[in-house]
Amino acid sequence: MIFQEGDNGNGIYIVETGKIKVFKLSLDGKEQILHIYGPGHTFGEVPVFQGKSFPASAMTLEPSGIIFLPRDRFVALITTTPALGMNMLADLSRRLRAFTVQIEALSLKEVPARLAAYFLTLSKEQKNKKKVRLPISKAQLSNLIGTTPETVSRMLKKMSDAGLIQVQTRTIEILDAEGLNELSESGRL
Amino acid sequence: MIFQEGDNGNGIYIVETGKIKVFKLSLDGKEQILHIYGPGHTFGEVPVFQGKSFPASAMTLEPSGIIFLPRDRFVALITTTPALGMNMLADLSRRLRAFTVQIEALSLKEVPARLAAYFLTLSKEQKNKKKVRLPISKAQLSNLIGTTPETVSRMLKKMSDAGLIQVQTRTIEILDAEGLNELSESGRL
DNA sequence: ACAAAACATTGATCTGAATCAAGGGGATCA
DNA sequence: TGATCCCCTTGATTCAGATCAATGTTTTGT
Repeated sequence: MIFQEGDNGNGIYIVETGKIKVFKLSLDGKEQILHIYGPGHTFGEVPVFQGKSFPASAMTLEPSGIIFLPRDRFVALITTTPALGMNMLADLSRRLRAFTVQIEALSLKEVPARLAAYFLTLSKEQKNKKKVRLPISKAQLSNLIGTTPETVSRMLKKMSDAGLIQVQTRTIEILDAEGLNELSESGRL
Repeated sequence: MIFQEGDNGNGIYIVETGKIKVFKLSLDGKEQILHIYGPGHTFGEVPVFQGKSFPASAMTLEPSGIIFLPRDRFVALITTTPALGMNMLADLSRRLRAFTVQIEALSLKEVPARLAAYFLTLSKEQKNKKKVRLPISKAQLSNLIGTTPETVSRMLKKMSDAGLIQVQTRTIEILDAEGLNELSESGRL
């Protein structure tokens, strides 16, 4: 566990190796993942810029190397290097954009559409566009898209039956990218 | 309509008078409101910092005065006035924080909890803490908290029956702030 | 003050997904 | 290489909230 929602933030974190999740927990233990970060990503900036506590918790998903940069050194860097400030504005804007997509998914789309969108995103990020390796377990995936492992399991089966994908443990073969895209935009199964 | 999702952004907007909503639409016409802005707020920055299209649409909720500040003049201001850049970082951070709350609400809380949280937020913002005036219609409220007008109507009745509030058209009288707070955190009705 | 339009309520029904409850497979350790 | 643990799947059931359909109530403009 790197930090918890409500803790005070006194610097930013940089992922060197591994993978971390930023998430919220409900009182009854349900989890919603907000971001997953890998090497090169920074996180934990919000309290530095907006002087309050962390809005969410952060935890490693696997053994990871994380660099901590204290607030004053980070602020000094930003104020002396204007380009860094602009990069930071761009990075926060990117996250705002990502959040609008996530809110849209949770509010306006059903689980099969969210799953399809996730596979298409992975496909864009990875080299092999047709065979996508899941970077996280299906349980974590369900927490990311706002559902349960049971539902993920059932929907994967339906997507298989519909000829859209083929599931091999942790690898998803994309059989019908066009169909997946349609499903991600509005579709039913 | 001020701009639409997908349009190219070439400057930022400042609300002078009135009220605007930033929102997403689904293909079948359902709406999810992301922000509501009033006098003094700025919006539409994301494409300026991150060189792409608007992630959502913006529209007035009532007759409003909006100032448009073109990208190059805004960027010039930011680069010559370091404090302005820091303010912008703080503002984007505030929005990120607000989005985490919204995602948490949509994913981990039920409609009565979201309604209760909304009334408590209003109560904190307004002078009269016990009698809160809804700044938007109940239809817009349902789009803000991710539900339908019918469900809002039913839940308001349940909250009335439970003695938490009293509804007078557009005014909500808070009868039991403690109970509302409990409901907003986890509760059932 | 009135008509028209926009907004809000209420009831009946439907449905997507959560939950509860067992089993079945794969990964990881000694 | 086997045993333990964790993860995943499958089935039966429940439930919150959406949808459909009608009626009622405020607000707005003339």
